[in-house]
Amino acid sequence: MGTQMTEMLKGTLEGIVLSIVARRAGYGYEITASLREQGFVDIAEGTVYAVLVRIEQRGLVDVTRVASDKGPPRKVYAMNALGREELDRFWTTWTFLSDRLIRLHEEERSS
Amino acid sequence: MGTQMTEMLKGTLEGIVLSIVARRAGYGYEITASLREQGFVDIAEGTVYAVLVRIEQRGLVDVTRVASDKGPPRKVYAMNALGREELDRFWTTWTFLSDRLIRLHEEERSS
DNA sequence: TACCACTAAATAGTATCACTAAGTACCGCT
DNA sequence: AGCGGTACTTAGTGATACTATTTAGTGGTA
Repeated sequence: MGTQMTEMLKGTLEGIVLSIVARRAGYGYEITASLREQGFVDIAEGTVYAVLVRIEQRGLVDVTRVASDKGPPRKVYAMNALGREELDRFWTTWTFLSDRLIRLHEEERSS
Repeated sequence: MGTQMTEMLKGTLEGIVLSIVARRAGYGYEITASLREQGFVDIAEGTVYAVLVRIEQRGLVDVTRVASDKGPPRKVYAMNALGREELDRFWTTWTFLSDRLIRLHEEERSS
């Protein structure tokens, strides 16, 4: 993947995944597919699983093993209260950064 | 600084600095002050200088040493053609990511 | 049976980046 | 001489996404 997007995803990918899980509980393979549908075609599976392991270890999501008729058992991730707080903080941080970037972009164009 | 902002700045701080330099050539200490004025009060000096070293080594900026009557000589960074291209790519990448995050945020609120 | 495709998750090793913390250097003022 | 402000540098750390591979389960097919 392009280095630029790789670096930019640091710090945002976790929020993106949390946001997806917040809308609806899901498992890794499904979340990866969801990301691809949203345009993140180059995000590797392994990357998503690493994020999921991390948010699970931090207690931001609740995990349930569910049997599948199409393959190995799925680990379904559901948002909990702690994850909700983290996601709210994520949006606050992102909005702060985004506002400043928008301003910079506008100032750059008008100079 | 908060871990969240630290991680989110990865990949964007370089673009922010490039954007500042694009508007007007400047030196490290000045750019750091500019960042603080724009609300990035917690970005350490060392961090900014590291970015400047990097973009210089990548040939994205032209550097001139200018004597100062208030301290050591300044290294003034000015954007060049390569830096302009990189900055354009940065905005493209950021807009892509930002669009998707905005969509996620909206969908999250309306669900 | 043997092979392949798809589903599903995990892991070891690497590169990049921002941060902390400290240091060096130059100037004017008291 | 000492101090605060200006200005830049550097070594070491932690967090993150990436590459590449491995392991498992199911169903279809040559």
